[in-house]
Amino acid sequence: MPELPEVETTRLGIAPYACGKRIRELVVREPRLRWPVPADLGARLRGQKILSVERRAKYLLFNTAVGTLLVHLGMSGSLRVIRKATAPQKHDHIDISLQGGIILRYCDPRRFGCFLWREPGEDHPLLRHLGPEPLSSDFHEDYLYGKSRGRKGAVKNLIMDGKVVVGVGNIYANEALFRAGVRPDRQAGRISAVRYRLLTAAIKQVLTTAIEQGGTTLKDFVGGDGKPGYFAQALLVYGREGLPCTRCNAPLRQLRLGQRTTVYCVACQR
DNA sequence: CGCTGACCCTGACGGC
DNA sequence: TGCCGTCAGGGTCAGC
Repeated sequence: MPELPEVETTRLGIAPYACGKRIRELVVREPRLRWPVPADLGARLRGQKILSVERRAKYLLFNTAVGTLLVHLGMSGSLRVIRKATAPQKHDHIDISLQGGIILRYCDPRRFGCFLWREPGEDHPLLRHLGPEPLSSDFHEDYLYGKSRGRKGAVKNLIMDGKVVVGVGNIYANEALFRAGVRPDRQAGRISAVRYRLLTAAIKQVLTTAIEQGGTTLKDFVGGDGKPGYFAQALLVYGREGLPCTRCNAPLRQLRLGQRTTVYCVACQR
C-alpha cells in the first residue's frame, strides 16, 4: 500500500507511542522478508530505548543508542499500533513489543518489506545512493532539470528513480505528470527547464496534499482497526483509464512504462 | 553510467 | 465452484 505519504503517516502515527519507550522484545514469526530478518536483531534491540523515529525515502528509522532499526513496508506492508494484545493474523510477521504493553505490529502479505540493522554512523548500502527528499529544498527545478540532461528514458522513469529523487511512487508519478501537463513517455532529456519547474512543483504539491490527507487517516491507523485506508485525495488519472479527463473530457489512455501502469491524457499532456 | 527486464511474494479479480 | 492468467502502490540486481 505505501507510497511516501502513507509511510510518513505511519511514522507520525507510531512516533508518539514509540519515542522514549524501551523495546521489550522483537517477536519474529516470519523472517523471510525481502531480505532475511537478521537472527540477532531481537538481541540487539532488546531493552533499547527508541530515541526517535525518522523517515528516509520510504524507510522508517528507529534510532537507539546502539544502532538503528531500518524498516521498509514494501508493497503491501503496514505497521500499526496495538494497544491491547490480540492474536496475530495471518501475515502479521513481526511484533515490536514495547515497554508499557503497546505493540507495533508489522503485517506484510507479499513480504517485499524488510527489517534490517544499521550500526551507528554506518553508511548503509540501501540508503547510500538515495536522491534528495522530494519535499526538501535540495529537490528543486534546476536539480531535476540537471539530472534529466542526456537521459533518453521516459520522464516518468526519471522521477521514479530513487537515485534522482526518493518517494515518488507509481500513483503520484502519474498524478504529478498530469498536473504538470507532461506526457509520461516523453524523453526526459528533451523536456525544457520551464516544464521541469512545473513538474517539480507538481510533485511537491501532490505529495504535500497526500500527506495532509493521510493525516486524516491517522486516527484509524493508530486506533488499530488495521484499516490501511487510502487517501481520500481524488486521484485524477491513476486507476481512471478510459474515463474522461477531469480537465478536457477526453478518455484517459493507459500504457506500460518500466513494467508499471501509466495513465495520462493525450490532449492535456505533451 | 543509463537502461531494460527478471525477480522477490501473496492475494484479488475477471474470464471461461 | 474452480482453475488460470493477469495485475498490484515496493525496490534490487544482473547484464548489455
